[in-house]
Amino acid sequence: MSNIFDELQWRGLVAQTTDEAALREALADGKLTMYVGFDPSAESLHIGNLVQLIVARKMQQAGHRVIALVGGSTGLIGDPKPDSERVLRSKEAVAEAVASIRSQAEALLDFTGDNPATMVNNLDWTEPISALDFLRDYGKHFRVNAMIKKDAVSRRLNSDQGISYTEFSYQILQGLDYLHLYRDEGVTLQLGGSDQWGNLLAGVDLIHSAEGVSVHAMTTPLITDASGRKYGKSEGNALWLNRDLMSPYAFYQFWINIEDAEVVNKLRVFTDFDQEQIAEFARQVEHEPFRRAGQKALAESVTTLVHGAEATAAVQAASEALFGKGDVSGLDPQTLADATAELPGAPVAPGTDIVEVLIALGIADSRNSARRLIGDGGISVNNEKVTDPEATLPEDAFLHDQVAIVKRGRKHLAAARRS
RNA sequence: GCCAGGUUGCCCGAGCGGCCAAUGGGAGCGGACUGUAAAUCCGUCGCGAAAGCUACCAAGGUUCGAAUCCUUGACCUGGCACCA
Repeated sequence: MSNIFDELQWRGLVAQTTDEAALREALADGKLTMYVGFDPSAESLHIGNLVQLIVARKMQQAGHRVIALVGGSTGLIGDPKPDSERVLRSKEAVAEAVASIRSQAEALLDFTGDNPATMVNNLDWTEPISALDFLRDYGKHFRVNAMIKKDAVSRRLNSDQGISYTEFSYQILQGLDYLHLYRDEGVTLQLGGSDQWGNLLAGVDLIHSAEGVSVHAMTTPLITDASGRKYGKSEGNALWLNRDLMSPYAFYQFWINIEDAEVVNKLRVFTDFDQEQIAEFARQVEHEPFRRAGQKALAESVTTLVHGAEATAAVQAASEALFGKGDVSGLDPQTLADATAELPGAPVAPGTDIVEVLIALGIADSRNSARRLIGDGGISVNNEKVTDPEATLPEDAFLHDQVAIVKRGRKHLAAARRS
């Protein structure tokens, strides 16, 4: 596929663009400089940001120049939500998030070589602007009439809560970034999530108004599961890129569990496999679904991208060992240690009540529910079903004297480490 | 500010003095089937082994007894008024 734009489109990575034909041409024509912004409101990037990073990555690989922007200043103000005003975050918290985002972006983009990506913080150019300059140099280009038409703003205006002047100004701040980067870095494309469309346009309009130039904006689609739900904190299925919030093991498990109906789409969006390879996976999913070749390739590829090859290999070995049909008690000490290293776990003393063990491991949240799970036949230790709720975890359950593998249901595992 | 209606477990939503830890649906969790898939069916779904305890926005009150009645407060929705 010759044109990067066509490839992105084929992969389902393009939601909206300002001028599709012009953008396709510009991308084919020569080296473009673009930027993607990341909001430091969360402690970590999540799957939605990952999609944007993947687009940026592909752009970089196609020879374009990529600037990753962290919203050090915009994060202090907050993008207006349709329903309620945000709580202002402390400067320290924002600074911390900035650092964390930076390290995560570094895993996907190449910051070295002859076409290095760069990282900027909008606080650097926003902070020095005085209130008067802000109003004179930027405010003049924004018409309130247009600003109040933005969906989130108008909904807030029509609500009892209203909207603060602070959040109302957000779009100016965000637009200002684009203008600054256009002037200083020659940026002519901004990437973002489809929910950011309005904010991207604010920048495009500002540049048009201030410089008389038409620049581009492009958004990536919202990623949802098969039933159309997005992955997010509120849905309880958030997918974090930071290993402290979601272990590489859990991350890998998420991808390996993708349902058949979705796996081909996910392969297109999240991996570098080309059309032929993906067609081959589609064939395998259809004819030999039980092999789960698509899921395995997807999990390996995405986990490597985010957590690196080493972590991925460890996690794969762990998954093989724990989900393979082999007897866990037959594992050699090293494999066992590697396999359980990634599992959530807790120290447990031999002879502890099994009910207590389940709670300590976070597998059950109350003694009642622990007993219930045992009664339902949902708990096993080292792949042997536990039937007696009064049982204790015996000395010999700790394989190689180290760890007992406790399972809830078929895929929820934890490690009881001997204390 | 005034008037009317509302606030029930993770979400939606019934209940309108005892039979209510509270109908039903969804989500979640477990089981069967399978492939660490989907769909389906079954079970479960406040804490406690149990006695019991804590719960129906909050605080008081009436009653032998309150999620259900009364008072006050907070918040939400609609109407009116103020500002205009």
